Amino acid sequence: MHGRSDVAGLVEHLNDRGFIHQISDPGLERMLEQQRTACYAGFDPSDSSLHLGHLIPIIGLMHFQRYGHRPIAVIGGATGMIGDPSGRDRERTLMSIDLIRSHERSIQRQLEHFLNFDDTETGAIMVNNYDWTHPYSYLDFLREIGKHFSVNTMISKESVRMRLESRDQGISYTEFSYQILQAFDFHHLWKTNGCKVQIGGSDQWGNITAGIDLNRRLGGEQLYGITFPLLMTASGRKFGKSEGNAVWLDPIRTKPYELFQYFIQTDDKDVIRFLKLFTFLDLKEIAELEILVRDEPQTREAQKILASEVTRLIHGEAGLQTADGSTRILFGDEPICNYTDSILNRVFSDTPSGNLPKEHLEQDLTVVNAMVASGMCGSKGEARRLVSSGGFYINNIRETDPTRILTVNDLASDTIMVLRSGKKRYFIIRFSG
RNA sequence: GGGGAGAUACCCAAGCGGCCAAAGGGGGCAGACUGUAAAUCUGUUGGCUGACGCCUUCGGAGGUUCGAAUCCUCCUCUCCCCA
Repeated sequence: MHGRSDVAGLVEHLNDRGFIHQISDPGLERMLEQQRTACYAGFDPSDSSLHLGHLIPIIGLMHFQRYGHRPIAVIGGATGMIGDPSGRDRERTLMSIDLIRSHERSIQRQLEHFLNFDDTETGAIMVNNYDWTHPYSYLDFLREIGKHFSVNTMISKESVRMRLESRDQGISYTEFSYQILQAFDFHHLWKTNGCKVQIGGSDQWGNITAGIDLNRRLGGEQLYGITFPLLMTASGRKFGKSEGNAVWLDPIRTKPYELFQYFIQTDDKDVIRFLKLFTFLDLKEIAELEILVRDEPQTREAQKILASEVTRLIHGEAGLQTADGSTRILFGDEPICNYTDSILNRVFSDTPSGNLPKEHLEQDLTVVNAMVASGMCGSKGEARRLVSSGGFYINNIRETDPTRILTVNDLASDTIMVLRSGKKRYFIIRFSG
């Protein structure tokens, strides 16, 4: 616990750090200063891992906890069975129940380590909306909850309207009903945990306000919502994508090293904004870094701190150490030689690789053949082009002769050869005896 | 149901009998410059080959021709207009 409940101004704090896109009601600020409440964010089990996009609501919850409120992480076991139409231009395919349940377990494990689940008043709790949605019968739900929703309002929500206007996609009754379920969650959490705040991405606005309205109709208190801005990078790409793929929190799917790299490559124009969002550094410290970015951008101090902080937050100190160690080998500019297999295996554990019998090194393995065998190049022509353009390296030493015969002297360790294309695309070949 | 337009490589898009492995742009991959940045400039972007060259590719199946992405027939799909 970081006892910060004495510090007023959570909303102001969040706003200064760039978390706030919309607030449902200006009264939120005063309410949060006058009472302890709970704040929830929902996480859909649509995949077996959370990704960087989920980090914003997670850190949002952490800020609430630091300011003396109880964070509630809601696993969308029920809503995940239905499919949120928000931000989707087409109907989703329903996932099997088994798959949803298994996703729930894995994202639950991921969420556990970001929040304190102690027994205090600000201890986080994790719940699954399946638990309170599932017992309802269809008829009871329609009578007790559905009656409070006007279809006229429901079809005016952005997520639904977009799909109604799209001629060929449309929207199923199932997805249309989604907002009712999420609204019911908010009401339920208010009733059972006194939760008065929901946070989420900007696409969640309609769902959040649906919950606020429902609670009012059922005679409950005034509830509040905050949405976060949609994060874009300065170059106009969606934040959290690397080569089109999501950057995952799961260390198997995205290695700590790759996560570290993702952030170290942050654009100067983005790095300060991201430091505010993804780290807990004081704004004062961040302001100093901002000056450094302006005066000495080449040191990339801000990027290094951002990458370290986020890697530590997600993968812990040990994860940061391996990421940092790998970075030194990969970007140290030294030839890679005289290493042990075990060190290189760790550094390159997620690197695409190929296997070859060790005898090939005694025969006629050419540079070009090695490039194709490792999977680095799809054809010999492509391999030759790469070498002649000067973008190919073996063990970090530029290789210029595509026909050279490789020998054991070209190994970086007992059995591993490290190939590199351009500045940072690595491939390795393991030579098995 | 009637009428029209179209389907080309990762994407968009030119080509409309041989000079087409197919213009141009985007994207990708490299190089230079840099800070593992941005911008810019350069090269490259079907396969095999050291190279001549050969092989596969222009929605699908046939056909005409010495020769077809280009012409003909049928089929499949997409879009637009009118009912």
